[in-house]
Amino acid sequence: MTNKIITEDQQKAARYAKAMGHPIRMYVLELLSKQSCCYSGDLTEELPIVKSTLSQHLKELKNAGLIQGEIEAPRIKYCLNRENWKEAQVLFGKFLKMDSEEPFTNC
Amino acid sequence: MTNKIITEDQQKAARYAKAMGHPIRMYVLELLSKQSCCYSGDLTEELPIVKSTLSQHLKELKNAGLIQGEIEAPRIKYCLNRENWKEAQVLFGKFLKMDSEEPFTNC
DNA sequence: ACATTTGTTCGTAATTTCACGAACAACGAA
DNA sequence: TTCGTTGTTCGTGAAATTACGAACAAATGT
Repeated sequence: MTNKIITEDQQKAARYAKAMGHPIRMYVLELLSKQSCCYSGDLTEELPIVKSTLSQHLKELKNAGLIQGEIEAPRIKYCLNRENWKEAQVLFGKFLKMDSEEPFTNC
Repeated sequence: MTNKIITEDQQKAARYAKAMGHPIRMYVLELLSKQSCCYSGDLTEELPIVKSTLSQHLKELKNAGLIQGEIEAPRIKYCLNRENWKEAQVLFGKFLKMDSEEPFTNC
């Protein structure tokens, strides 16, 4: 099955995109991209969802590899997974910003 | 309700991300980002899905505003929606590539 | 030891996504 | 007009997503 039409990079990019595909998760990611870390308790206060729902969203971001949690008892400190974050940058940058500034006649 | 915690831009970005959150759709987008246009018939041949399923995916990309179809009877020619594509570039670029090259100690 | 704080897990329900085949609509060609 | 091509829509079912509250687990503080 080397005959893959859809590349590994596309699978990865889709996976990252899916994780970003919810306003709550986008909010958390953007916050972490400019704040270096946060605690879920603070997020629960400002976001219109209960803590269990937030926990699910954070878990998805974790599973996608975009963030990581670190125990800082009794709380948990979340921050970006810089390694994968960079990979996401590369993957998205690779196809997102092609021929950006051209006066392209739509086909 | 000016008290929005989650911004419009975050909603938009999440919407675009969600549309990109499937390998098939990522494949189509990447193809269009380097090929300027394509026909769904060709896609059906190379992709492991039936035409009705592909039609659904293309519809999602259309609804998200990322692509547009143009009748070129008897086929339909698809290409990127350059305007929204650029918006997606800006939105993603805005939070995706912050402090990229720093020797960041993860918190 | 006990209560409090913090966050995850579980159970549940409504909604959405994904995929398929069948039926349909639009159009060009014979 | 009839046929073949192209793509959408409809109906269906399986699986995933989203959200909530209740229950639970871990660690700190009293």
